[in-house]
Order: sequence, then structure tokens, then C-alpha cells
Amino acid sequence: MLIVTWNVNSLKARLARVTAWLEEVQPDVLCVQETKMTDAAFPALTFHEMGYEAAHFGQGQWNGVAILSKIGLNDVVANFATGEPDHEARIITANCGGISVSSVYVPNGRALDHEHYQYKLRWMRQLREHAAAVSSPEGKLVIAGDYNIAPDDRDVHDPAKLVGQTHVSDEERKVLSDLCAWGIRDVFRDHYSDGKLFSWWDYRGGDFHQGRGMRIDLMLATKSVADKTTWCGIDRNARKGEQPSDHAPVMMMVGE
DNA sequence: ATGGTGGCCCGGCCA
Repeated sequence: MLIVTWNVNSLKARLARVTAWLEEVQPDVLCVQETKMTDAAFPALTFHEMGYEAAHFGQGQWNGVAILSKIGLNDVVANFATGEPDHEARIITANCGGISVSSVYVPNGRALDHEHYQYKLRWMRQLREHAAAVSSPEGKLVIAGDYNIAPDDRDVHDPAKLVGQTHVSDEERKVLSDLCAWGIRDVFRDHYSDGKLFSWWDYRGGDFHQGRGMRIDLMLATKSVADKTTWCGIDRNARKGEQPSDHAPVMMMVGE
């Protein structure tokens, strides 16, 4: 079972690239972030014609998350399963082939002294409660998406340059490790210990071609799923060419 | 180099 997460940075702007990529790679499940559209505008029929059921939770011009699946899509929950209110569309959950899958777009944070940073920390703490509401550490759960947090210094190009900025602060890394401590882990790190393996590169300054990126798109899985993951990867080719997203798809293969 | 690019949708905001 191939499960993928991809922040597409506007599904409207990226639809042709997303459908071409789906045709080529044929993942079983695709978690999408930053669709930036309403539920009414979501191209569910386009995906259905390609063999995917789809569920979308959007709000309009910002945020928006979706799950596409060709192995079943049941028990869809928009927003936190705890019922905790959130004014932005950042998380959707569904059961796909027996695995509970959440597609998440964690708040960016903007700056350490910004109110949005506190929102980010609160949101991550809520995500831990959400995990406990939909699964147990012994269950089958994947929370995939754009966390806007680089787990450690291997996950950024130049740690020294980023001191004092978001994505790398101790507090952000702490709320991420607290989530993992509940009973979920970063499966990419089971398969790759090297640094400089990134999933996002700023559009500016030729950062992609200069290798200046971050690994902020993560797939966290409970033990029963993580232990059966045979392969992980990041499709850098999807960051190349005409009108790419600034994120690349991150993939995990779960065996049976 | 507090710039740069690209998405929202048309003036800045957000990433």
C-alpha cells in the first residue's frame, strides 16, 4: 500500500500536475494540503474518474486538506475528531483500507513572537488529543502532512542561519516529540538517517537548485504500520519543471 | 541583501 502526502500549494493552480502525477505513480492514498478552495470547487469528479474516492475539507482561498483513496474511504471526519473547534480547515481524517489516515496542515507560525506561533503550538497539542480520539498506540494510524516543523538539524540546510526562526525552535520540536511520545513515529527516519533530504524548498533565490530546503512534510505512523513500512521516499522530480508546488510528495510503502 | 517568488485575487497578505 503506497501512502503519500503532498502540499500542492493550490489545487486549482496545480490540478494538471497532480493528475499527471497520480497517473504515473498510482498511490493508494494521497493526503493533500493547501488546496486553497471551497468544498464546492473541489474537483471530486476528476479524481473519481481516475479511480479515487475523495474527501475534502476546505474554506476558500486559504488552507484546505483532502484525502484521495482507491482502497476505500470511510468514517470521514472534518476537523479535529475531539470536537475541538478550529476556525481554519487544516485536518481531515478517514479510514482507508483499515488504516486511519489524517491529512494535516499545521499552522506556519509566522514568527516566534507572533500570535500565530502560539496557535501553532496549541494546534499541535490538539493534534495529540486527536490521535488519541481516533486510535490507540496499538491501532493503525497515519498522520501525514505539512507539519511546518523540521524535526532536527539534519532536516534543514543551514541550522545556524535559522536560529530564532520558526520551524526549528525548541518549543516546536518539543510539541512534535510530545505527539510522537503518544505512540507514533516519523517513518522516514526508520529508512534514512542522512541529512539534506528535504521536502520543501522556497520558490525564491533558486533554493531548490541550490539544495536549500527543509524536511517539514512528515508521515507519522503507529508501530503496527511503521513496522510494516518497507520503503520511504521523496519525489524531488515533482518539484522540477513548470509551475511546481514548493513541496514534493513524501511517500511510504506499507507491506502486508 | 529584511531581498527574492508564487499563491490568493487585484492590493497587500501569506507562505
